[in-house]
Amino acid sequence: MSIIGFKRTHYCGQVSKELANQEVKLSGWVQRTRDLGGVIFVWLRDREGLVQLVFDEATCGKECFALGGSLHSEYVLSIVGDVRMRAPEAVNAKLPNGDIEVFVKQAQLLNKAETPPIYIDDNANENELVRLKYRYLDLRRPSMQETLRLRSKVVSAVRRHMDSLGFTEVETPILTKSTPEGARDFLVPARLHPGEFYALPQSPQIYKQLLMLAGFDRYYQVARCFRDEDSRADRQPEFTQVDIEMSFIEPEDIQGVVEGAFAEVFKSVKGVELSLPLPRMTWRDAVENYGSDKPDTRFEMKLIDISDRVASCGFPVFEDAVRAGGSVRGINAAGLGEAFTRKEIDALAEFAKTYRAKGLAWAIVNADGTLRASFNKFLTDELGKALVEGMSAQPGDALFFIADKNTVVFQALGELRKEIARKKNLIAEDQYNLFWVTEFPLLEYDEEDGRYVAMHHPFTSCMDEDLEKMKADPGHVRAKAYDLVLNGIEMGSGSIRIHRADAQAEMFQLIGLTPEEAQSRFGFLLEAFRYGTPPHGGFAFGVDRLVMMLTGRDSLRDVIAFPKGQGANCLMMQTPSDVKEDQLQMLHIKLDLPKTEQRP
RNA sequence: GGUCCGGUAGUUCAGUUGGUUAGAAUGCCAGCCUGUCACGCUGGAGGUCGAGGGUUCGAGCCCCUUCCGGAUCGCCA
Repeated sequence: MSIIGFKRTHYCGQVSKELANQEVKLSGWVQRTRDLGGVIFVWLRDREGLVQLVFDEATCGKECFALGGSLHSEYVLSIVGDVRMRAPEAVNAKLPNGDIEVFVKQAQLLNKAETPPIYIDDNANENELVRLKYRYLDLRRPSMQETLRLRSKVVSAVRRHMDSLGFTEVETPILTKSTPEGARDFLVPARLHPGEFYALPQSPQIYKQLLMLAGFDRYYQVARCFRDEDSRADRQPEFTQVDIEMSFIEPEDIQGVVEGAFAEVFKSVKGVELSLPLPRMTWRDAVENYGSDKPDTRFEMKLIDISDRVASCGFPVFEDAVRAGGSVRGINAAGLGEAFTRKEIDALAEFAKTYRAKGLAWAIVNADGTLRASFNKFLTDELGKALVEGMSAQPGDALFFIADKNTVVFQALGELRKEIARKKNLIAEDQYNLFWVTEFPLLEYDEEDGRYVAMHHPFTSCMDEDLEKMKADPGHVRAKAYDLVLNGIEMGSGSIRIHRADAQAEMFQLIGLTPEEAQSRFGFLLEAFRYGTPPHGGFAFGVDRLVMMLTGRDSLRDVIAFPKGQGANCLMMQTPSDVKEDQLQMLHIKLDLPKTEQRP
């Protein structure tokens, strides 16, 4: 079928009253037909929107009229017609161009369509299973089109910014080397090297450091990254990040570049002017006040440490936690004393337990300043007073406490704080709290492995003033590492890297890599570092998450054209899939699958 | 690896204490209709109640197993 004679002159959604009495040629999909017998109305849709076509036998002739009557949803159609103003009483105020319509003169059916399994309509609410199976139809929805176009604008704004600052975009390999630390790698068998494997990159980390060594000075890449870990609404097994690295810089330099990129993005896609430089918060303050290294600061309800006040208060749960070296901390849901039903409070306690809290203590401040609490039995006047004072509580406030070891207290209370804010609508929509969290610890202790592991990655350098603690007190060494946080979501992270071979070797030793292991995994890096590596550092931020925030979606699947599901699978293409036996043979791979139980 | 939610017509859902032939809306098909715009009217088709097993006189409903989708804890340098 040729489109000669029907070559498009306008997009459907762009046909407006300015084109009245002109001829237009349109192509698109049939959204809906209304056949009134003597006249047929058809909504034609393309990427820009809808326009109403009119098939009128007197205008288009018998054959074309018959064609109009045979149209169904999602048929592909080209037409030639005249734009006409509608009569005032026939205007459809719900369509942007509802004041005009196109009288069809000629029409050509380019393709029929089976009845689609999902509606091409943003108001429809299909199960995600169906949407993902027919993703190509799902993507026809205006909202999906809009999201992916916004995504394209985001990437384009970033590129514009980076290019203007003299950054060079360099592509790094997808087939790379498995790394011992960090997330699980996706592995790719190497046919030419039986028994050996490539790994898909978790990030281009080492390559970009080598590019600094190579003298590129300013590198960036819109890089696809892969991690073989369990999915979440905000975690996909493959994702896109903007990866940046610079030489001869301090943290402020790279932060300035990243801030500028975000400002460019917010300005061009949201019309929002960010105030630069962005605020800074130390990691310690973030955790102490919000119980999280990526706090949502759109509402208050900060964590308050009351350990000292309750160390010998008579309530065993509190006393024991303090005695065991943990803490008792609380949050004050100000003014919400009457806002919770008993059932809701129980639900909050259950919520806290999912984060390994043993329980949730709560107290409501009465009008006279006394408390009624979950621990009434242990509630002395003295304890009540200490809690009210410690929490700066007023009559009508609701107080929640968790007593445990610090890691549990911070996480559970930090999450509880967000849960209460969500449940009680304390979060201002359309607010963008974007800021830096700085001075991350260099290492954290892994109880399971009984060793320190790098909190960011093992190429991160420590803060100069903490250098002397490296040997004696590695747990308290701060790193030149920084995260960018938006409304409680980690947008990205970066650091100043180690650039000297001896310091890098020392770091590997600290995290328990033997010199032999370090040599076999990173020997090339240690060797490279001997050839004049400049001081350097960088940052990487997730494009998917940024677009998710900018579009107000709550799943990454909504901002990725062809996303994976929770099982890292694709319902549309049925991936992953098995392969032919000879493919495995060629790779010298024998499968050793658990036997499926034979049921009687 | 754990916990929780869901799976009934193409789609979105309802389905009472376990009880006759599993319903509604929408979509789909046919017919009628010259100003509709969620067009309307008349008629019609459409179901392995995710799958397997069990309990029962009888299962969409109860029990067990399993598959699929989602949320989440662990995990995610």
